[in-house]
Amino acid sequence: MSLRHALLGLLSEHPASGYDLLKLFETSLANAWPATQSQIYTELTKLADAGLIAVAAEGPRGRKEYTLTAEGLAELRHWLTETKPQRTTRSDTLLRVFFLGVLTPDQARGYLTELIERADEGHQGLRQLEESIDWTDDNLSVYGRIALEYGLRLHTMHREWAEWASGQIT
Amino acid sequence: MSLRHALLGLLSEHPASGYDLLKLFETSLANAWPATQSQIYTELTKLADAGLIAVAAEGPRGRKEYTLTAEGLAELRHWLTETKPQRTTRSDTLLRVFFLGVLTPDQARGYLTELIERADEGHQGLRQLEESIDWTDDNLSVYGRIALEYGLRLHTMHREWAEWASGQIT
DNA sequence: GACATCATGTAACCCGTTACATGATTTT
DNA sequence: AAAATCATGTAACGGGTTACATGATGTC
Repeated sequence: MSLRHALLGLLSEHPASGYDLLKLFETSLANAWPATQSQIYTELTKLADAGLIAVAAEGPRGRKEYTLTAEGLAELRHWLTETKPQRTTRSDTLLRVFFLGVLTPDQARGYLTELIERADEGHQGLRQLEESIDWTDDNLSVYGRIALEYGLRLHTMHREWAEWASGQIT
Repeated sequence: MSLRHALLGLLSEHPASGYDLLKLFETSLANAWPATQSQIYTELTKLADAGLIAVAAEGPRGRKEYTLTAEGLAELRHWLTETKPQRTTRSDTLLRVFFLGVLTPDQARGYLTELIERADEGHQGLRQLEESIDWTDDNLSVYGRIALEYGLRLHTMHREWAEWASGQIT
């Protein structure tokens, strides 16, 4: 049920349309909780039905601008303070590591080398994102910056670990 | 489609029953790709139908011991070498960070403090797992050890990041 | 004999992905 | 006039979670 809270969270900063939210997902939440267009529109309808958000204005092309209701803000706060983050993390990348023994040592090292490249690319991508964003002093900027730092550190860790792991293969 | 490859991977080491595989998931793959009992049994049936695994022996209580077929091993190798790990990582924990601005600074720091505690617990849990395992020189041991190191480093990174983040909140 | 463990299978529901489907408005 | 962008909605499918359902075998 995190998608709904992601939407509530974004709407807590500014009113926005489904289209706006889709763009916000692409830039800010893409690395924490990716969502597709179809998912967003479906969930917005459900959130409106549940009274957690409301249509505040309508624009050209059937644009519907949603705002967070008092119930929606309460639900967001409840999620943040009263529920534990417990989503099981699944990593395709790490799963493969367990089975590298069915490959030759060279192939196994090759896999880890690719991971190093991907870590570097990811790190660079976040650096570029950092530069492209107009960092203000609003909440999403402050905490978005903290989340971005998480990503930078994660990629650095990936690189160092993959280098170490490569040396473990005899 | 990673569950099927996780099963093929485990079977590449030793023949095993659904029940055995369930136990293996709990100890070795739990942190990379958790799976439930119902999922495992369903997938094993599909894999057998597809000819990637076969029932090699039957035991008491309807126990079916599966082995990897040549096609299964080929599929495992194909997955490891020819397909890219691209599973989008979703992190409930990180998503929440974006919206900590709707809480008071004290509450936000409280959330990060909890993350530090969970990181320490996770680190300790892996240390205990490390000690409880009878590390041999088979493939799953060698690469399982590498995967475990990944977890240790991840938890360390989490702690350091959360401590840093806590200091960023004014 | 009671209890723990071994052992398998199915059904309902929710969430996420991909693809389809349509059309208005703005920019070049 | 053409192309890009804005804007929304639905349907089919696949995978994961929870719960239900059953029973045999080994151990104390």
